[in-house]
Amino acid sequence: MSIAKVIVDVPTSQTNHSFDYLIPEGLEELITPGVRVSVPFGPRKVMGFVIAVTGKSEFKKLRTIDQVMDMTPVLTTELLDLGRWLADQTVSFYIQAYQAMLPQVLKAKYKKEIESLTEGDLPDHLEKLFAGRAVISFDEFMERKGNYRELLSAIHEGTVQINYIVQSKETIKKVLFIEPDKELYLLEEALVDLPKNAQKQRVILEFFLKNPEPVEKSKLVQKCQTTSSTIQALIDKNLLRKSEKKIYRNPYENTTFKKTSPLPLSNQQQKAITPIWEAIDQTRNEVFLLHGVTGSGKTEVYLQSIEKVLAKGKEAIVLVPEIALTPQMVRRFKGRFGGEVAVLHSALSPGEKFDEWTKIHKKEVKVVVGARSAIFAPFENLGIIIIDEEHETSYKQEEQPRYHAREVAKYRGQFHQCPVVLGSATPLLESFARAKKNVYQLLEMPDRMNEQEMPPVEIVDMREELHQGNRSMFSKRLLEAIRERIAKKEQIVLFLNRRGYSTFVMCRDCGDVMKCPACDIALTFHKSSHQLKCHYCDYQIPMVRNCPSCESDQIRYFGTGTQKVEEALLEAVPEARIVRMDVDTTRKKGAHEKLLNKFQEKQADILLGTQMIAKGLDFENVTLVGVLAVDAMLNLPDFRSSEKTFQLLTQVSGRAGRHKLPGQVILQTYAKEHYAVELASQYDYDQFFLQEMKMRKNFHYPPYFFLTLINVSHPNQLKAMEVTRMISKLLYKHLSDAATILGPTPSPIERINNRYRYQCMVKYRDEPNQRSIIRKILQYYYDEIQKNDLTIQVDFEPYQLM
DNA sequence: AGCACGCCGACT
DNA sequence: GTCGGCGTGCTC
Repeated sequence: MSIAKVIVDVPTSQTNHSFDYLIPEGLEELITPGVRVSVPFGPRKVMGFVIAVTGKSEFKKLRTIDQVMDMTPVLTTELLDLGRWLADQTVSFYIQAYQAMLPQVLKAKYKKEIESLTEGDLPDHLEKLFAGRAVISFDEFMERKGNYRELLSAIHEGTVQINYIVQSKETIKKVLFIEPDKELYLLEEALVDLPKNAQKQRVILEFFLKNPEPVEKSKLVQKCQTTSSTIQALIDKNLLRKSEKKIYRNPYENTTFKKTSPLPLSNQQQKAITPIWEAIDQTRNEVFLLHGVTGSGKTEVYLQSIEKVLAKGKEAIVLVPEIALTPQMVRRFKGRFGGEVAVLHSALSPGEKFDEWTKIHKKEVKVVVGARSAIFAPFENLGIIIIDEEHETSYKQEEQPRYHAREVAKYRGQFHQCPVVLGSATPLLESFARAKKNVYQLLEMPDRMNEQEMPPVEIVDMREELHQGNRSMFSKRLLEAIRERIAKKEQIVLFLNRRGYSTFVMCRDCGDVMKCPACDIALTFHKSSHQLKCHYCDYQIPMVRNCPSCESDQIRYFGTGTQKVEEALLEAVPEARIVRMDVDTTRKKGAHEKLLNKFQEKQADILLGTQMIAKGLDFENVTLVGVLAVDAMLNLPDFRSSEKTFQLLTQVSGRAGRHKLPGQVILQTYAKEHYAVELASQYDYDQFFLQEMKMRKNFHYPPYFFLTLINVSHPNQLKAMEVTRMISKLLYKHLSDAATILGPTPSPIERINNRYRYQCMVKYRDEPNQRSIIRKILQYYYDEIQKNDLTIQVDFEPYQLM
């Protein structure tokens, strides 16, 4: 008898191990590692992943697998191992790791139904609920307030039973097709016999005589200028018939991609690509750090490396930050590799994601371009993994399992013995330090293509501006430059980092700032709805007229949301045509693309936006880039704030003058002499690296030390603090003397949704026991996590210190 | 997670 | 003496 080891979909520490089940006879072939099954678990059924099949078990009375959910494994053996490693690394449950590697729709859906086993022998009220039916859903029972007690006794008596159903959420899109139901000559005969007034039916039949193939109903309606009822009439005459066809949703259906061919490589590209090609040829695992300035042609290096991989019959994964996964980017890959490419990103609907994933699973594509989770693409013959903009924070998942795509990439690179290429103009400090120590191989591309200079950066001191009586958010210099460009019919990108600079409401008399009563952060003013909203919870109130604490009517909103900047800008430069891009204007599907197209087609002079316009965009007519408030980011409570500022400024600057026209960058700041600002304006990464490394060394930050952040939250402030203190104590006791434990301290955002948040941090160099200690601590608090509304989040090598 | 088992206080 | 509260523990 063969036995399957199954990880069940019950994310608790008590069930975080495999359970043994008998494989039903005849299903031995189907039930292999990596398939999903439905298994009886206690009184119900749950979904589970088969992780192994063996011959014997320590357990005596095994139950039997209920159903197989997949015809072929959804996880390869490599991914099963990877999942185990991932769960261990991130102190997550195995089931969480496996779920994270698959598209949403493969998660199980659970249903409960009640089945009547007798005829008319049920207690009255149950009989009423059933109303003659044999089966009702449990939801209906609950909705109509069924008597639970009576139900239980009926179950005991055996007159009803509860069925547990495990389903996959996946759906296959079906499209209605119409096709001839008779031989063509019969159709022709029918055509002759049609009454004279059946003009439309005639048109349709003639259409099918010309093209007898099945055709989508919607297309048919369009082509023949007809309606459903006409088609139905022909179906009723048995001349046509309906058929359903399963199709892939193709998110890029209405886009055509111009075929591109490899460009000749520049000297520096050639120099950078050679070691990558060698590693591909020798099937050798190595991590490359491709440090190339904006516009140095990194993408072409990626493309031609992939070409080499495809030529060897292998597959490629390309990770691109979520935010940069623009149509422009997709076009470059689809243009070169056509139908070989699958694209995975969050803007796709769950169904579309599933279809793209299926193409990979069925080996219909060889290249996947996608955001973080695309690193789990179920390829079995990987030839290269590329992570573009390696320093981007979106590669770290901010929920369980809190993994970093780079670490997963390294794991898979080792498994497949293939190169991993990390590309960036501003590598993460940790990565560059590793490259300097030869852990990674450093590939430098210091020059832009076509010998173009980086645009000159001008720093404007806003304090000076204030002293001269300019209280607006635009310096004289910036306005001047904007007007100049508009006159020359050139385009401008204005960048605003919203974080910390959103429109908050303050009383001018008493200085009181309107805050969320639950989260302790400033409320944001939304002009369109005239509401004050909290960004962390759902709290919102109408805009106030008077200050709640001093009654003054001098209460106003401050700060610069993009909306406000747009208004001010129109006031200063009335002739400007502005495209505003922020969360509000890009919420609708496709809005993002539409706005960019508008700008691309020069229907606007200024592109004004937040974070999202900083990356990957490439407009030839842009000659001026302005950054309105550099400081917002410098002052975040985060040891990486300088690094983030440097990265951001470098990236933004790269948007100007990428083509024939010379570009210019203007940075407005209150912290002119900060090294991150100064060195970013000089494009001096190496110098910045040295300076920042000194700081990191002094304050014991990465890459000199590793960090672990533990975040505790509880509705009771004292409790949250107490638990954090206890955890700090336990860590102090069990970790080595070389580790430092900071805290407990309140988290930078002290309260979210009426829960108090405390944190502690471990700084260490080498603590091999750390993960098992933390796992034990979590287990110790398991009960309270379950019942007492306590949460403990553990984040190894955190990006987000909030 | 869900559910059964089991040990204590409030009731016919 | 019984019903039902929820604290405890198990699911192959």
